[in-house]
Amino acid sequence: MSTIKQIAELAGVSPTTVANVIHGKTEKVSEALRKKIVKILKEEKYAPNQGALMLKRSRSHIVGIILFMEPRSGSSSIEDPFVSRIIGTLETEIREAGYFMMLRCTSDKDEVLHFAATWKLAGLVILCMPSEISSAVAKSVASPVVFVDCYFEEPGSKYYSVKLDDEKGGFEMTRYLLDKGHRDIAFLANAADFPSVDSARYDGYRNAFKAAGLAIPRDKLFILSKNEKERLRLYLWFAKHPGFCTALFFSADYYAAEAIDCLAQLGLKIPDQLSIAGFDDNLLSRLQNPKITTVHQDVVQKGRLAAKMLFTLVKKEIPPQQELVLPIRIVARESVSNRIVSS
Amino acid sequence: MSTIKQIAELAGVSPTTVANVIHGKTEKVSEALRKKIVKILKEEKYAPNQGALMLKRSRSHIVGIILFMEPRSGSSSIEDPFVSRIIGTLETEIREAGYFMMLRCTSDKDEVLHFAATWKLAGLVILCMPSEISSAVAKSVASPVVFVDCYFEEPGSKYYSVKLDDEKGGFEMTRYLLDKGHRDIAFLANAADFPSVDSARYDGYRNAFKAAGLAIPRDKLFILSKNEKERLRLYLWFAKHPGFCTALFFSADYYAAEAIDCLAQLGLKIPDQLSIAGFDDNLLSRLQNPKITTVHQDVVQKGRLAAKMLFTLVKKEIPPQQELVLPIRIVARESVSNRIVSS
DNA sequence: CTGTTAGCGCATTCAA
DNA sequence: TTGAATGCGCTAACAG
Repeated sequence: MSTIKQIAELAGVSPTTVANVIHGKTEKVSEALRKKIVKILKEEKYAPNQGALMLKRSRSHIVGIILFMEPRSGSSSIEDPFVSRIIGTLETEIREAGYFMMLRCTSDKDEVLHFAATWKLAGLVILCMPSEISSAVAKSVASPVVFVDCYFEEPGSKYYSVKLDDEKGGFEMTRYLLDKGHRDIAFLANAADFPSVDSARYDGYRNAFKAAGLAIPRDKLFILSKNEKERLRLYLWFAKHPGFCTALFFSADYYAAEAIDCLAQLGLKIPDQLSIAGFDDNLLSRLQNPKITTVHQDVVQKGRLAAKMLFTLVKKEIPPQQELVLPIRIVARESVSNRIVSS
Repeated sequence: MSTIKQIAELAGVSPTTVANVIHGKTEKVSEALRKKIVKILKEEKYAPNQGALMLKRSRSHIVGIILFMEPRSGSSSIEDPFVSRIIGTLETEIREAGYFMMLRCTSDKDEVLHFAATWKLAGLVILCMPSEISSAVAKSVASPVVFVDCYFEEPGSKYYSVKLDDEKGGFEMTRYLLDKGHRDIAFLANAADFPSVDSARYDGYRNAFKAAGLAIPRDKLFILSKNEKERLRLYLWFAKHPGFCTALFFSADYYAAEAIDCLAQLGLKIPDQLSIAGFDDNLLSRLQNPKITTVHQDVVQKGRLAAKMLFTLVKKEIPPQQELVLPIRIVARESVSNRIVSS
């Protein structure tokens, strides 16, 4: 409500003096005056006009968070517990650093650029963007950017990013399933054709077969539809073709939970008749019954490191690493069992 | 990057002309010139400086979302699927209305006021705030505010709000449990001493007993700790005192799911040995096994109506209603069974 | 149809 | 130790 000018008037001094007090330039203001002004500032609940600050500094105190939204689907991924968890963590970090957080769901590169430009963003965190878009954004945005769980088209180009050892996650889980005797293992993901979290996990899946001296499956990759009904139809298909696979490896707990739910309704016994593995280790995998055997990742850590990296860049410093790759570990729960070898 | 001034220079016209084109004042600019300027605008990817706009209009295009955070807990409630769902809905509505969304978790009234003032917020949506804080905020904030799931201390004062028929939800579920033969029903919530979502549901709980001609239970209200371990201890206590209650009615699916998980681990059969009911009807209640019998609410609708109400206020119009109370309905699933009467 | 100008609130430089 | 002046980008009233 009140401006520096008004505060100055109340205190009977010039705006500059008030500004000096606000910015802690104690050597420029007498102690008595300083106290008086501080008191008025509090009474008036002075809050700087961020618009004026933006104008003055050509930079805002806003960190933008971009959440990928499937084009035309209209619904964002924020309901996935993994996503909401990382957003919660980022909010905390951003707030504690004295910044503000703007959240925006989009799948349009130009919208991201416009967003960053119009708000003169201090920084940008981009979550789970497909490579085509993230590469393009990285090149043309003026603010520092940290990518989380993004992959890029050009293998050489390195952007500041925090991700997971997705390949290893895919590898270890597949090895775990192989160790349990499974040989016909389906891999189910959103997309695996271009560089992405899912394609890396799928690479791991194939490498595990190779490392075990087994032929790499050619007909076991399934792309999950964005449409829930179509996904349910796919799960149903597995139920009807019990010989095709003995284990399903989902690239996200969200879908693993959905599948368990659907298949259990059909009377299928999990894991006895079909083993199911997930990826992420969130709320769902712990609460689902049977509890989901999954690949664990530390989401809070991921969010914290991304924020730390971003604020290093905001300070115009160079982060020690361009790319942080967080470890994974297998969490064996109940949804995977030994393959019953019928002989 | 580029400003109106720079665009004007490129086009060889004055800034006003460019501004007129931007604002669609076609009657003030010749068609040929308009096209030329529009082309340059696109090429340069002109994005207005929102700081300058804020300064000029004394108002931003930002809608602030306040999420209540337990003091000292540090963790927000964003991980509750109910909360992330409504945030996702609000994001969509705000974006489609041409606004931007800032998210902030806090439990401090002054922080909310400072936040609204410093950003000259176009509007504010306040989620699930305790009455003491929401009443205070409502009085002193300059921007239009819509409260979602908030209750107020003064019974007379009405603010713009969207909520649920919480009392009825508590009533209907309790009646449902009574119909199933349960008499010893615990009510478990975050807080029920001051006006809140939980206290209203608790009122419904008590009214159902009264309506059934039964004595209102005096020792069956349990306040859930913010600390997970303490909550688990409470669930354990119920397992150890099977005679005390035959049904637990939780004020949120989140906790109901947590309890089912915990109690199932102890070998308790749900619902055979203990019936459990929830409130919200989200992801968890559908995926949990057994599926949770719960009170359904339409979260997407809630978010949409809150946004609609807010933008009505932003346009300085008067919403048709000050308080929207959305209906509930019981969703009977699997976690509640008939009480086995031992005779 | 087109251009000039003042002022929104703030930080900062320079002058007193 | 304090104050006056400037300019950041934009809008809108006004002048041409």
